[in-house]
Amino acid sequence: MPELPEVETVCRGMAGVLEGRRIARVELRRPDLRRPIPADLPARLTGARVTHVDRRAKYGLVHTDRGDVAILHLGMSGRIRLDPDGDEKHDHVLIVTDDGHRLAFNDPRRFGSLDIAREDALEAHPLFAHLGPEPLGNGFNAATLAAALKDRRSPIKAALLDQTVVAGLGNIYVCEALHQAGISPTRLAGSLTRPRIDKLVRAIRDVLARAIASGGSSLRDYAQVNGELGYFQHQWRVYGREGAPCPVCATPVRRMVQAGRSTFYCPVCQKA
DNA sequence: ATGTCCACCTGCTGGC
DNA sequence: TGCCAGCAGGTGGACA
Repeated sequence: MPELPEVETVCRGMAGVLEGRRIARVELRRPDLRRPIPADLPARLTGARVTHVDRRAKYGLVHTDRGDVAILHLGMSGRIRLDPDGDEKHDHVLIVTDDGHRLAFNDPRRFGSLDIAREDALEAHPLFAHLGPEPLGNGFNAATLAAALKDRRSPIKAALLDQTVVAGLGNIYVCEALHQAGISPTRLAGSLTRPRIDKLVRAIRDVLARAIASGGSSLRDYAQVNGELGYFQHQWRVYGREGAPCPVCATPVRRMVQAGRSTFYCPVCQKA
């Protein structure tokens, strides 16, 4: 589920039930996900009031009035189930609010994580210290991307997955953005000309914004927080569409493997 | 210092 | 129907 738009959508859903509420109970059903969950996390959250929920890269951040921030990562298969109808397999963490809402963190593959840090130490936290700019923020533009890609000898596909270059893109939206920008995934990152970097920045922003918008449009019924994927996937132009016609030129979409991960692309629209 | 590969897990799908 | 191989939205540490 989770690249930046999905995490953003989940955070908005969590904000709706958590902001302004006190956390009444935190239940850890296992001591670890990808990493150990800090043993003092339940005590630090219980009784605290949630001031706000936001996002950095693919991390959801739950801020409390005690100066703590719970840091949530959904990994590959994580989702938040709001007011679940009973327990489900892989509901690893349960958070209950003072007004009775329940949030279950469900993650079959357990590549996700749950941490807690002090608010004032967040920037320096090892998880965040090396992250690149937010792709939808002011710190991300043609100048900063050009600087980050300069001299890089890896394919642009791999460079965009590097969270130190830009924070929050994953396999799906990198494929989609490269298609929209008409750039071949094998193109060496450092060889992109400025006009094409310009186009790439606009494509990245546009793809992410559209994905968030379509997630947000059905947020009222908490479909995202409840975990079902299928909302932006119908708008994917290349991802997961091997053999299907490119929506621009009708050439069959191809799949290749780069750095062990599938890349979907149009061989005509993305020549160089 | 860079770039690439693999491990970490479970579940699902498609081919035999 | 069952079994097995292959694949899946991420990340960071081990290697060249």
